[in-house]
Amino acid sequence: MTQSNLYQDIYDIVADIPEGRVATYGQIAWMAGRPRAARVVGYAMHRVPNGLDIPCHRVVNRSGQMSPPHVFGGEDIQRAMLQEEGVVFLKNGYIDMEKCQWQIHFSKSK
DNA sequence: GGGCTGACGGTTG
DNA sequence: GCAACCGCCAGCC
Repeated sequence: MTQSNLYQDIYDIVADIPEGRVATYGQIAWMAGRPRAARVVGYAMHRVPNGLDIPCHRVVNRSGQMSPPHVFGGEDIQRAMLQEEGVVFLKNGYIDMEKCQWQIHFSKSK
């Protein structure tokens, strides 16, 4: 592919995130073949072309925190959408990564 | 072609 | 346990 298959892969991975689950930038970057390119994943989300079904609200950072309000137009937007999908939030306002992080079949993780 | 930025992550203090 | 800094990778100016 002449285009950056990197982005295409990121979009495909994010679009494959099941409802009620969230994934981290580092995890997506890792799956995309760039374990150190977590920043690129965030950039890809910001550069996502309109028309694609990219649940970018399901993508959060390693701490379980959601993106700044200016991204979706409201600090409660992403949080509300995730709650509507069944994502569990902690009292601190962060996502319960232990329960809602997108778990994949790792070849040799413990 | 070079430098800055950014929706991050990990380590150090 | 929390805050700050450095490091990485790709896109944009």
